[in-house]
Amino acid sequence: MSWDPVYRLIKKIPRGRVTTYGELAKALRLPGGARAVGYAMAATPKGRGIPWHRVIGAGGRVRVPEPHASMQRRLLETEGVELDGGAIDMQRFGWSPARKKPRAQKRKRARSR
DNA sequence: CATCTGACGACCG
DNA sequence: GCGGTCGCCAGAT
Repeated sequence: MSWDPVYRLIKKIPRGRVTTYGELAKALRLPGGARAVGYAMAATPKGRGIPWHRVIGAGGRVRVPEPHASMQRRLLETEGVELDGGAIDMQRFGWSPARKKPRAQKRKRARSR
């Protein structure tokens, strides 16, 4: 898979900070494709120096199966991230992924669900 | 080529 | 606040 850009972005996450699948997806030009990012995470080879535990779900909530959830929370706490009752304060620990191709224009789409 | 599934996200009741 | 549904993208069958 060509998830290199995803992994690379994740590696850039500063210690003590976290980001969400949605943010990553947006940064990778995959709006709504947060699932794809999640899929990439699932396929993320551990032991490659990829801080996968710094990637969380929207709202600062951990969207991970139990096995990894515990470890992830522990790792985050170790890095100084406060998991306030399981939810992380994105306003303080949320990290904005820098895009590789900054696009000044911000397209706004109307959703008529 | 048709369908299902999944470490997601937003909306609705 | 919780659970269910729909929409999104990519990979597997």
